[in-house]
Amino acid sequence: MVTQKDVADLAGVSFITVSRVVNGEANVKEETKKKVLAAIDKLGYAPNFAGQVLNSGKCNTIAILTPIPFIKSSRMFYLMQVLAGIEEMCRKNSIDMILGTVPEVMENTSYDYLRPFKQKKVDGIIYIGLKKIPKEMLEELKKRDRPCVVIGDRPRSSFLSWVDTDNFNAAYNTVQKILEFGHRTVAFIGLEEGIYNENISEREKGFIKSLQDSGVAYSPEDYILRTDYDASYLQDRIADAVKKWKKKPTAVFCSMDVLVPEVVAGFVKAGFSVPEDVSIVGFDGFINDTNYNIKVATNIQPLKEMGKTAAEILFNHINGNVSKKQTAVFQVEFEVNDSLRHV
Amino acid sequence: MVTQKDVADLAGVSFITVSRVVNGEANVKEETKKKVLAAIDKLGYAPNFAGQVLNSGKCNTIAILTPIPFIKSSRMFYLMQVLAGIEEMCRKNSIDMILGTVPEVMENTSYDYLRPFKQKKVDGIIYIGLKKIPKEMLEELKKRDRPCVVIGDRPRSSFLSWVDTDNFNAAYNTVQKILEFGHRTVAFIGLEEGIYNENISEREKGFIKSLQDSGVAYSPEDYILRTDYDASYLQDRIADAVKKWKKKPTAVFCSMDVLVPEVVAGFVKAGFSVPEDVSIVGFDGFINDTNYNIKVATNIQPLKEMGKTAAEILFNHINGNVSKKQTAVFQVEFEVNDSLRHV
DNA sequence: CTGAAAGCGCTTACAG
DNA sequence: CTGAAAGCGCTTACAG
Repeated sequence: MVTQKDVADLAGVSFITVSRVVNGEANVKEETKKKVLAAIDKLGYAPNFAGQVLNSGKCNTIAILTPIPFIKSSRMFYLMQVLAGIEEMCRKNSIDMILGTVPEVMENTSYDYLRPFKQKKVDGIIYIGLKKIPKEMLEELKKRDRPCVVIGDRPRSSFLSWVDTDNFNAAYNTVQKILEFGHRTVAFIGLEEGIYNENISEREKGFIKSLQDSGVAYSPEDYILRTDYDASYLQDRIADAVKKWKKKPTAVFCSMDVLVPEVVAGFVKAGFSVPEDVSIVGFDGFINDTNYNIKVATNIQPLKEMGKTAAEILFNHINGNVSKKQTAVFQVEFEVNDSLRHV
Repeated sequence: MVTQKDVADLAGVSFITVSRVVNGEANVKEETKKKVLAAIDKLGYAPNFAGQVLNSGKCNTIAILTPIPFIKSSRMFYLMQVLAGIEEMCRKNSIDMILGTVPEVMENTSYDYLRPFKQKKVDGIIYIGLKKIPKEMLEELKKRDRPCVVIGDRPRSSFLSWVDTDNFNAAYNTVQKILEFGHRTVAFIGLEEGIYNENISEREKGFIKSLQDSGVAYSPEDYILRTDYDASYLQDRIADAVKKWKKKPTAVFCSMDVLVPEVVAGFVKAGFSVPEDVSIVGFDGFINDTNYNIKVATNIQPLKEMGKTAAEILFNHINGNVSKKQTAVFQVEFEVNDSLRHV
């Protein structure tokens, strides 16, 4: 490979001068500079990454770590949009992104998702907070004292910065909107208690508070249905609920867009027309990017912006501009669509 | 940061011995080894990446380069599945993946998508062949003599290995299948001539040959409609065609699944029922992963397998096991679904 | 304005 | 079985 020495030989200077030219230092005679640049051009020299890293201690690489395989389509949109934001900032700063996934079940292979971090192959980490950050990762971060920013969760650790949406208020406002459309009986599709997801529980809290504040009667045990990420048994739950309900809901607030198709299927199976008999409101903003047969009223998170901000915060940490924990809360945009009807 | 020297001091040996233990060399006394391992464990030592790279010249990182932004949902499934396969191989070999995109329009920023490659920050590249490989990239590859494997295209350059599906035969067999279902007038939705995509043109050739071999009359100018990736004006094209057709097609073969919703919408608008009046067959295998309202007969590419094989080939090149161009052709699986009816 | 020296963390021969 | 020396490609003081 072509090194500074090769360039130096061709240009008839020392390799130190080459280094100066490469790094744009001022104290180089114009003529020398020209010779060096010509040699660089001729040989196609580019400074070797490893040499620079060893000196600076910075590798200009960050890791994007997700706790869910890329391929899970229900989460792909989320990941991709966040990634697009991160990438934009990385481009501007000539930073590269290493992509990693935390294994879902602990594999007994030699695979170590923290290896790049331990090896100092990355300057910092952006963790996609679709699941709680693993303990062993937390320990590594603490031990090696390198920065990490979490997107979509709000970890309490003092050394973790985060970026998140205002889920409580988004849900609160969504319910207000639903009420404006005349609905008085609203169901909520949430997550099983056992599943950790601060976002969804905030949305649930916002849902409840909003109904309370508006003096709308509700009984959580009846109108909050729970499921898992795959909505496995959700249709059955809906069938059961429909039998029990004395007052049938005229609107359903789904805590995640990915649940919408199953929710609609469940209600249709139970004899409802959607959205004629029951309005559907989602959360996330992905459903309308798929080929779903109805445009769904939903809450659109500024995921790309969140990715950008997360990257900015991380870069600040890496460059030592900011050492203490940073947080950013983003507002969500409600989008009325065909699935929300007046009652 | 903790270095070999720190470990050596604690264990009371030289840093060379530490290196030996870390690299699992045989000639270390068992007792010494224990002391060193204890020190490594206590200090949480992990070998610094940059030091190793400078020695070995290998950075155990590959770049995945795509000519389309991640976020383009029409291509997300493709990218993600390929990526999943690559990732699996990377895990096994402790290789990291840097993700990059070729800018769609030449930006006048300082962004250089080949920088990691020039800096020798990656040992090789996997290029997602959704567009033709850019000339400047080809030149860099040649100049720096480091390996590249293309997925989904078949570049002729002698230094580019590739992995692709057998598009011609897949299309050929698909048409045979359609004919088995009794159809005798079949339309094809292809790409505009100006758009480079060897795959799609192979599919078109397979379509034509299959009809010819079966002695089914066809007139390409009538039954091959063309569009761009976004299917922008496809509905208009269909409307025009419907007016001209003397014999209306009873089946439509879409060269890409992403076109299916627009094709169906176009035919429905023209008064057809789908699939009652016209069967629809796609290609790729993504459409059924979305919430589309009909299960579409389609051709499923083994994208994950292709990703794995591409990675394997690349690793072979990197490790010097194989120096000459390698290619692999994958067969496609036809999946009959609701959208293909007997006539 | 330019170059010789030292060092970043590691590995690879070479001695002993 | 273990260590001193040299070197991977670069940058950062230090001399001149």
